[in-house]
Amino acid sequence: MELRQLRYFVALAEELSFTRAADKLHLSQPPLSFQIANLETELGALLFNRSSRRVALSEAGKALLPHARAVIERIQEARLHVQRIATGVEGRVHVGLSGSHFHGPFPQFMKAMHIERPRLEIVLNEMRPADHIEALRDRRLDVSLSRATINDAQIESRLLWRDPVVAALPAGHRLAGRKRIALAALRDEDFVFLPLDSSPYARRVFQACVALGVTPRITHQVNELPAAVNLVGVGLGVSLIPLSMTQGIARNAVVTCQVNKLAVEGDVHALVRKTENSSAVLAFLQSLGAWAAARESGSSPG
Amino acid sequence: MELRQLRYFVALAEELSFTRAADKLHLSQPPLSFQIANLETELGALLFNRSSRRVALSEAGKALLPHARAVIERIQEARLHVQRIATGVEGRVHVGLSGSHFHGPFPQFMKAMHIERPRLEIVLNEMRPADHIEALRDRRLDVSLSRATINDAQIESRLLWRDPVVAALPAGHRLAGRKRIALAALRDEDFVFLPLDSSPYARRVFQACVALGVTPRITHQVNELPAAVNLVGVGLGVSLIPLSMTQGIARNAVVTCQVNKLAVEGDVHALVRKTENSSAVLAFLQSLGAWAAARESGSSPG
DNA sequence: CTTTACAAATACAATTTAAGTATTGATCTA
DNA sequence: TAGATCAATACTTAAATTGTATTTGTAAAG
Repeated sequence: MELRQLRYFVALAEELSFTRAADKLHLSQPPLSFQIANLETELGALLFNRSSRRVALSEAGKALLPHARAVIERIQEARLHVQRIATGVEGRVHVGLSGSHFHGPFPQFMKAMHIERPRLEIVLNEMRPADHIEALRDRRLDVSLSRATINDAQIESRLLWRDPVVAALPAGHRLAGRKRIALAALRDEDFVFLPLDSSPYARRVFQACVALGVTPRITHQVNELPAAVNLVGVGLGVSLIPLSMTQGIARNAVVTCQVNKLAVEGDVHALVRKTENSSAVLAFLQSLGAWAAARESGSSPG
Repeated sequence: MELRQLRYFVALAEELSFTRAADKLHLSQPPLSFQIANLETELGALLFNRSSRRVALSEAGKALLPHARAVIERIQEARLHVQRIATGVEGRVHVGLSGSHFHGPFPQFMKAMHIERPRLEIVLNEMRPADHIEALRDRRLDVSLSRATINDAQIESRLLWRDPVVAALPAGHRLAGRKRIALAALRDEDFVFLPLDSSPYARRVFQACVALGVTPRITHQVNELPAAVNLVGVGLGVSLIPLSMTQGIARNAVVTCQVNKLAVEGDVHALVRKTENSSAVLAFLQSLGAWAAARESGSSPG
């Protein structure tokens, strides 16, 4: 059985005339007769009662008709579904990120993305930044939001938005109110910070401090930057955080100031495989890139 | 899009190897590549990510797979459904009858028929016997249960079981207890009977009476024989009924006796179109004929 | 680093299948 | 009875599918 035969069958069932049905199918009449006869032979049942003048559906034909229509309709659905997937209208994107990104521009982008492509399913996967690369390679992730770039044969990074590293101090700290400080001024402070082994960002910040002759004494370790900000807020110590972290967290309890010469950034990058990305991922990246560029140039909210 | 392509697609999606899938399809590998490529072109989407060494479903392919499987399965269902219809395992038979047949052998046959072909749907249509022929011609009925035969180019009748006409008398009637009576003995009785214009059976019985020199005086008219029996039972008059009518109706209130020389029978016939019968109807008639024959020869209950 | 092995893609011929044209046969209408 | 109409048949033409042989590209092995 072939779809052609079902299409012909439905047309004939609707027209109840070989000549008219063939016409409707842009076909001459003999091939239609031929295909219907074929179908009948294969099924072992007459589908039409024809008296050389009048064509009517047989009981078997009546039974087949809804099946044939359903099949044809399902084919049409399949076609549309595949096309939605292929054009990235529909699909799933696995994004790896740390909790820190819920406090920067990213949530705003998520909202814009949802409005732009409501059928695109974005799965947000909170995981240790140190695990992102492997997850990207394994295809457990499609996109990683990271505060580090990477130089890799299979993975590329795209800068999304800048996020400078600043010192976070309790509101009542002796240095609170200063616009800029030297790192050395924090030499004897207690530091609240991330585990160095789970966060490339933390390692880079730590190295930058060491390079300036200061080895931060980490007395409290937390897994996420927002938690670090909160601990700073209750006076447990100081920290070095991306500026966007202060949006909405411990607003009155924490103050920030720039740190002179500290050669490290918390800029956010999208890390993606260079190949093997689905249309959904490509569409997502396209939107993300455009949205970030518009935001950086100041024409979009962030 | 053709079913061939979907079948090939499913095989390839299952094997994830062109060579093995082609093997499974009893096909050489190039045509499989060709058909898959065709399908991909038509859909405008790659269905497999192939790296000349490894074949994997793309997102579009993953989307198509359940549709393709559903279509193939539906085709299989359609095939089975058509075959059930064509072999009369399943189907619908419209049977025209009067209420009188619920008191003869027919209900027993219905039970046997249901056990033999449980998926056969028998629609019992109570209607005036006078309307059966037209309904058969119009295909509103497939089979008519009738107490008359017919001589017709398009409709044939098959004797099912015999049913002699007897006189029905109230239990206390002066003639009650007689085994046989002459029709003349009923000359002055009130008759409970059917309308002559709606029942060929009633006309034939009436004519048979007239032929014996007795014109029954019909004082009460009812549309169904069982009702007539009940009226006889309460003493409203006498009637001439098929013997099987007394099965279960007014058993103690009505007695029957044969009527000498009354040249009329209430034998039950199946009336059917000579052509244009569905497999379900043919199967039904086959069973009905066999059951009735077995019953008449005494080897089956009735 | 080259060679080998393997699997999919390509080229092309052979076959099968579908479509088209012309005609016949049957049935309904006038 | 003749004409018109429509499906079936016969036969030719065109298209699509398949098979064989070969190439190409990648992964594994030497």
